[in-house]
Amino acid sequence: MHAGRCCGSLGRGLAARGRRVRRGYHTPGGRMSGRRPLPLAAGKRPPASDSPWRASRERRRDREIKREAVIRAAARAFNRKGYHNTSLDDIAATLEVTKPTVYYYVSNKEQLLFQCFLAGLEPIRAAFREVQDLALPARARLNAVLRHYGTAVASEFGWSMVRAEDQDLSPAMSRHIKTLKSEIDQGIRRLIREGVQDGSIAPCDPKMTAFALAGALNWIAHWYREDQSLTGAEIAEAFVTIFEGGLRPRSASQSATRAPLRRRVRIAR
Amino acid sequence: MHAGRCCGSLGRGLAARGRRVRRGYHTPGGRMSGRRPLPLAAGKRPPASDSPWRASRERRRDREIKREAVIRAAARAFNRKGYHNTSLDDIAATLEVTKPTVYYYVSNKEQLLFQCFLAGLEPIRAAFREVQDLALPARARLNAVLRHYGTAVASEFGWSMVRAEDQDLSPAMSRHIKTLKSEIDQGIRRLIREGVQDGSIAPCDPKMTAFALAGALNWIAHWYREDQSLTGAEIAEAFVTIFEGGLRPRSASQSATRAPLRRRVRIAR
DNA sequence: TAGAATACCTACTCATGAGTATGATTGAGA
DNA sequence: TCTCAATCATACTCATGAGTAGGTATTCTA
Repeated sequence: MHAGRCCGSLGRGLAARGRRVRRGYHTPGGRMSGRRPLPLAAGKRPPASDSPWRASRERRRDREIKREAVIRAAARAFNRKGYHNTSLDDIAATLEVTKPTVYYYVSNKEQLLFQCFLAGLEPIRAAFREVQDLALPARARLNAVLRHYGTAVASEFGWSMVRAEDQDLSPAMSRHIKTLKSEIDQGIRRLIREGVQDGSIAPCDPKMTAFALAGALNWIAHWYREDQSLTGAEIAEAFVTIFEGGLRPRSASQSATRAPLRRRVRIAR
Repeated sequence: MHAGRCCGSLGRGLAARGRRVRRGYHTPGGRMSGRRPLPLAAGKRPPASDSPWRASRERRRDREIKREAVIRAAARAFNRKGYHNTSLDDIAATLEVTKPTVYYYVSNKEQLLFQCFLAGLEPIRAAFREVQDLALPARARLNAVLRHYGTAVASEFGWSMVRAEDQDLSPAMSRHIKTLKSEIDQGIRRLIREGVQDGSIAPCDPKMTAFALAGALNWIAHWYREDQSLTGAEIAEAFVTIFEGGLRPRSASQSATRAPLRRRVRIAR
């Protein structure tokens, strides 16, 4: 005799139904998508497919697939509710399993965040590798990296990648993540320096410029959840255009000086 | 007979000494600075002065000063450890008082974050007001706002302002904060539109451009704690320069096309 | 100098959530 | 069919931390 797998409403088992005023005012938003390989497929809203557990009853198979499903579920939950407002019970419930099952695939919550972080970061690192041997001026290579970067940040792992904070992690993990983030930062700075040298990028402070570019792109993770009117790729493209051109017009005769001075009076808006 | 005010080591009272692996690996970093008016005085590392409680025993006075000290202590703690990793006991301990004392000045933790948020935001709103009647092209007015913006983000309230997330707050508070943030966003967009119209800003998508600018500046809050080699004002200035000019060189004969193609071979780095 | 506020503390309650002990079920291979 | 390992559930433990009850001390006011 076993309990059967009917979801919910066991004595208290799956727990955490009917909390208090608890956060999480984002709507449900589909369950898991188990099949495709983990390192993100960006685009807009991921197709809400099913939990591998629900889909197939075969055990002993799909270990890796299930593990990835756990990570992906975590990423979505973090994305919606933040790291601290997501409990492992939440994640388990999303997958229609229980918390120990989640712990069967990952050792702890911190690891879960870390895996999400890696999943988000990987395509960016790949972009650096891809771009390394291209016969292009540095600015073009930088742009290519930034495009991948922006797309990654807009992916379902974007939040986890960008917001995986030292503040939330053990010192060891914190160092590890900082190292990886620093790699990216240094990569961007190097491309900027190369660009300044080969003349494809205007003279600038590589460090501050890298901070500005990465910051603008990182911030996508904050507003993309609310405003998905563009795909990650489209946003990245728009940003690259902005970075390239700058605010000051490029037409001759510096139009800033031509610009009409503003009336002093304050008019109704 | 009363317990006296000797700190710590009561049966368990002040609690939270000697936790587990608990986060918070940032060094101490002075206590409170009570005197100056709240809405931030940016600059570099705030002078670690003393708790008003420690400084003066006169009660019934300085209520507002103490309240501000609580808020400022909270801002610093959030800045160092994040909202969720900061307990009200931590904040109280910093001020050398107990948790109920903190609750005597603020109603709850969410309010505390909200007050920090407001304190961070205020100088930005002030900047918009200041700039409103200046007889300058829109780009110059935008730059002025961005300078204040960057300085505010680098202030001790920067983290709270930038990271006050809907995810951590009640729906009502979340809406309130979103409204205020949206005001700023719309203000930037408007300046951009005006700039495009008066010719001081190159034609662009105001929405995406505003996102890029604000994102770059917001992100300062993430790295400024670790790297205070420049003041907030210096960073803001550097960013404005970057935004204005863009990556593409402005010298005649578009040097991008002149730029040497990169050798295909991969050389050791 | 007796209330009345004000300001602050001790000592709780209580819910949450990370993580675990232990056992049941199932499929694969001997 | 028997065993073993993989997989997953029930039902816990335990620490944390938000928030409170109720009291004490201090200063102001009448």
